[in-house]
Amino acid sequence: MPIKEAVRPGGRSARVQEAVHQAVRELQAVTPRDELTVPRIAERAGVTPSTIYRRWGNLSELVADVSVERMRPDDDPVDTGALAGDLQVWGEQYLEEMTSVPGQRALNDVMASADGGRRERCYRYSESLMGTLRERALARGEGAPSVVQLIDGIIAPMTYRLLYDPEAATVDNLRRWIAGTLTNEK
Amino acid sequence: MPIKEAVRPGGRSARVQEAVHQAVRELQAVTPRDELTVPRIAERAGVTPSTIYRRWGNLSELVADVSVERMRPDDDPVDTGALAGDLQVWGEQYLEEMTSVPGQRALNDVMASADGGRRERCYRYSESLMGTLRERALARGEGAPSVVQLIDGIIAPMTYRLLYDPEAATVDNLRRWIAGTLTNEK
DNA sequence: GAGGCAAACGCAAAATATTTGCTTTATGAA
DNA sequence: TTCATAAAGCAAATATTTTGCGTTTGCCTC
Repeated sequence: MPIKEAVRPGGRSARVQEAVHQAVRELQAVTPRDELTVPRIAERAGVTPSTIYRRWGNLSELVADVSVERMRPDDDPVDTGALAGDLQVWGEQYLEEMTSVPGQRALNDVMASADGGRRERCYRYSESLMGTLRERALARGEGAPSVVQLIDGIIAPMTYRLLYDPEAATVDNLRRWIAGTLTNEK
Repeated sequence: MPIKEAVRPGGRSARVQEAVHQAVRELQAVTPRDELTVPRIAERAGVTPSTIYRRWGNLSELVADVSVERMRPDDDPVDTGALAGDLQVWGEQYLEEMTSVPGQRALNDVMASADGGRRERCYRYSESLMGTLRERALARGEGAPSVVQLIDGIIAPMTYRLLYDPEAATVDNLRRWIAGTLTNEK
């Protein structure tokens, strides 16, 4: 039942979580999706299957839990000196990651999770990133659209394409979305 | 393995498919999600579980198959006499349907499917709908954005909110997306 | 730093679900 | 009608998930 993060961060519990996550990552790298099973993960992690079932509930939730980490922006976005450039550079890297085979799988895994909180977390990442870039632009004296406008104008179409029509998740389209959003800035 | 539509549309095969779909719909209406199982569906449909496994592969694909039907636009969109109105009326109805509990579940089920074709199909629905409304507007002598612009400006942010932040999938925001998209029309 | 409480884990049996080989049925074409 | 074959049924073999219970281990209080 408890799908949430470790309530008890210390020692063993954390070790188990890390071992299981690690096992998932390793197996994902060498195993077709339909051979990725809870018992196999458990064995590799040196843990009982029941531990995994009690903690994560099922395979989908577990892999979603692992995949959502991939989505966390790793470090501070590069500063190109202009908002348009910052968005383009970040977006290109993000697109490259998410159109890759493992990236698409991670995206799928997160979407497959029944726990909506997982997706909301991705949303928060984007929101916070857009906030950062916007603040940076304002500090430079540039004008900048609101965070909501950035999300509607750039994140949303990009994500929509990644999910529904990956062929169209291209760098060129990204440029278009950025340009369209920045020219209407208020 | 064969996840695709019935290769043999006649008789028994079609009857089985319909019975199974029907059983899924009925059970979904009265059953918590984690009690919806393949054997139970099979029993209700008067079919062997192995039939379901062979035809759909697993539960996720089956429910995705059923849910994607919910998404098909049922009839011709109402004609309000102006593009903005057409979009607003259609969008409000769509939002209402997709923010409901069964609607959100259907959305989830489709997203959980490993078969990307299912999502692409939803995309085609939207594309075709936007095409219809656009043609209608042009025929009236109105200006209208391209289909791509309509998708990027309206469908994408709406879908993004439905998936990542349903609280923000509101009629007011819809109005904003429509207005923003139509004023930049070229 | 000694107890005590409860969360989390391990183990193994029981309950379910899934896969598979083989047989039977029924459709569409000759 | 007959034939060839895709799809369904059946049942045994596997694999998985769930569950009850005993044990370990953080964490908190005194």
